[in-house]
Amino acid sequence: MRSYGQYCALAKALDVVGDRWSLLIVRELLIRGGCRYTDLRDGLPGIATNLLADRVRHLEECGVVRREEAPPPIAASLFHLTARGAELEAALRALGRWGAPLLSTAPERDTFRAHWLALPAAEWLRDHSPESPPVRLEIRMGGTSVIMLIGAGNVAYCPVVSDAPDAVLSGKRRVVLGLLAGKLDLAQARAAGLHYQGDPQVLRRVQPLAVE
Amino acid sequence: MRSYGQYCALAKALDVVGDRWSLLIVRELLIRGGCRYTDLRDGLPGIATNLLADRVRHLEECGVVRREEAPPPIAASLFHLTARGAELEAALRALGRWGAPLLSTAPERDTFRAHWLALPAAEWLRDHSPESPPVRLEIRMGGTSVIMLIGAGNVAYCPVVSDAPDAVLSGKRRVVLGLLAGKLDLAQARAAGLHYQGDPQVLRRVQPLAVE
DNA sequence: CGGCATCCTCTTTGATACTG
DNA sequence: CAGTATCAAAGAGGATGCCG
Repeated sequence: MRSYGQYCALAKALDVVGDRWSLLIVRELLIRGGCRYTDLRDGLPGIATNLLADRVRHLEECGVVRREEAPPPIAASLFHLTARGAELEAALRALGRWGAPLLSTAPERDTFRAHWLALPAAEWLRDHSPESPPVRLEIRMGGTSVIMLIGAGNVAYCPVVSDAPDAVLSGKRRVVLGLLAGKLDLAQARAAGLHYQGDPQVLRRVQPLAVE
Repeated sequence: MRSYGQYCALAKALDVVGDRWSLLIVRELLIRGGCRYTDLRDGLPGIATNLLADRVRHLEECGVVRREEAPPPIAASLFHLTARGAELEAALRALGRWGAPLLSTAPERDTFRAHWLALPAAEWLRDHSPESPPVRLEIRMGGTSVIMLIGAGNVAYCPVVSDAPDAVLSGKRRVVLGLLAGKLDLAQARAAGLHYQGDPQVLRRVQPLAVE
């Protein structure tokens, strides 16, 4: 993108991350950490592969993204955020909070990846038993899933591991989101088609107070 | 811009304000309040007039901007942020904070409008004498100026009024910014070409502690 | 003058195909 | 796997025209 050429902090930020797709690339790296090129592409449905290459290169030049060349065993290089890139988290969260109400009118055909829930879920959920041993909650929607690690007072994205999580939540977008955001309690969500298997304590441990 | 089509709060926010120029339009309205079309154009050097019309219309449709039709005496309609639009302030500030370090390497030919300083200045400066009567500080750089109103513990943008401010600060971008951001104290800034006229108390009242 | 709409050119995007 | 190459379509930027 051509620079705005304005001596203004916001315009300078947009010169770096204001291109189409750029902030979504940062979202992917912020949530998932190191990503291969194909991981990024899978997390950004709709992006053209040449654009992804262009954007990543630009973000690299601007000091937002760092490329880690393949350690010999693996045949893939990994992309990470730099420290400077990770500082975009506050701006990303603020924009996400602003955009969250728009999800209620989103068309059904929107693509979806469960790991996109990691940032909002970490805001909506609380670990109400910080002293208890950590547990893992899997959330499944629209064919994908994400595992959140709950422990030590935090709720965080958990890269996929092989053994079973302590509880699994699944259902339609609206219902899962309603439950996570505290607009529905478990009974209401179940009535609307939500499935919950596993340790009932897990949900109670993180559930926000039902509002309204 | 075409929608990302992603069921993600960040992507939905970008569907609304992710177009080129959109967030800068929000910046203008956030700082200056009601603006005529030509005020907007003047605050957005480089924008094509058809693009400005397109963007404003889109923001209106999305509930971010409200158009106030001309009250009979005046021959101009005014654009405002809606309440929902004003909620973008947190995201705007976060992006601006992230972009501020980039100003130190900005090319000299960047365009400039002093009112763009209003948001960062309100973050950098503090009213250390909230009980004193309010005073006005004018900041002049690059041919434009902005007046900040200091009082009641706040530092805020002040629409231009006719009578003289209590103090006037002027000089080159770097120096004024260095002083406002607390990287230079008054003596250092003066040595670097800063001019300060008027009540010396005004600057002392708001100046951040010199850092580093 | 304020608030656009039109026309034109140039750049960017999106979709697909192809390569080391 | 990690891109590059190609190309049609959409969007941006600049100039200018129009209308109350």
